[in-house]
Amino acid sequence: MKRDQKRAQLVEIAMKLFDRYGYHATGVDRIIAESGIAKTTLYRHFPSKEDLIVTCLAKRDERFRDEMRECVEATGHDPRERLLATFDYLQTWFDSPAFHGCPFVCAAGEYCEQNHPVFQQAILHKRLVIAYFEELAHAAGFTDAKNVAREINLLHEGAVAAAQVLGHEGVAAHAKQTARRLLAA
Amino acid sequence: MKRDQKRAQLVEIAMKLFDRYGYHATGVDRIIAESGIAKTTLYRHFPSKEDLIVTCLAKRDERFRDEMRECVEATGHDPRERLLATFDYLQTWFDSPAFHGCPFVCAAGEYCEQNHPVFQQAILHKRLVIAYFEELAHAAGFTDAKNVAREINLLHEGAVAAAQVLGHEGVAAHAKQTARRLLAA
DNA sequence: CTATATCGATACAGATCAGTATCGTATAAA
DNA sequence: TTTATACGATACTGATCTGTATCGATATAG
Repeated sequence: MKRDQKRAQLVEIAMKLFDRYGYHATGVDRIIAESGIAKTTLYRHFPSKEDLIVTCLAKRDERFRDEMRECVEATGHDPRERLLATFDYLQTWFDSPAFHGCPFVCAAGEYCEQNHPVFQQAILHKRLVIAYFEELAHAAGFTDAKNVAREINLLHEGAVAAAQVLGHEGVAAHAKQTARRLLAA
Repeated sequence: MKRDQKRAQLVEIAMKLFDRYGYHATGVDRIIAESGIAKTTLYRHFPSKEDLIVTCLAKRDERFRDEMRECVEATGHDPRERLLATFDYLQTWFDSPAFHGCPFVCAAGEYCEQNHPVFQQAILHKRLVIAYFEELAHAAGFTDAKNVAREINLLHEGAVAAAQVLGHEGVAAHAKQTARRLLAA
């Protein structure tokens, strides 16, 4: 296994564990135990656990937005339906067994100092997602695309929190329907 | 200081620290240091840290819903405005310096096993809040009060998450305006 | 005054935490 | 074959974690 593969595997295992058990509750020892990679190797790739967390979040952000884009692209060309298709991606996310709430909101909850790199990574992710919503809203002909994007984001975040605590049964579909009515109003 | 006062103070200090630093990151040693109460005394009142957390969340839930009720009662008698007034309470919460996201969502993120007492406490809180929304929606004459309550909840949760990560500037007001448009549609 | 209960202070146990130091090994390019 | 690089295994450090054990002080009720 190449060096880059080991690094990638560390990130992959760490992401899974951080999602499942949280950031403070997941020790470095557990990450190396489940990945079968020596602790020394981990610290050759990442100077600290904090650095590993930030790397994991950056990877999550990249993957999240890529997959959401794919879901939107697969929807078709109706610009309003494309905006609403973001909720379909939410549903597939909720239905996956690995779903335990938004990793970025959880991370922001555990590292809630404004200047903390982990918190900053959460901010960055949310901004990028909203920017994508705005892009879709603009394409759908909304003159107040910024405002529409913020509303869609409200429903997204609400759906994630509701699915996390109360269960994912039809939450995304309900949020999508709510968004549809909102866009029509 | 009486026994009950000490217990109450422990809960108060612990709530503040859990909110600010998270649940795993807040050690028992810190709680006793900031409260000036001996560790033995803490463990005479609470059999474990987990038990203290659950007690804190129960107290938070009680206070949260009481204060939200007060805010609604102070609004007047227009039933629809009373439903929308729940967003005004959100804004006062966001503006308080102690706001660091929803304590229940954060707790659910750190203890995300379904059967864990902490997670169960989060579920209970969310159900009670939604039940209150439904009560207000019913009073406002909505025949689909259950559905309206879920929609209001989506916007509430979304506003909390957005305020936590991206800042509280006008988030609640925006959510309120969105809710108003939604109810009119 | 005496009995009971609660308290604070301290030390401790045993586990786990993040991170480092050491050393022998495997691989691959030169 | 030599050299450089990354690796695993292990042991370790010093701090911190939850929780307990011990003991003397204090306060209150009968």
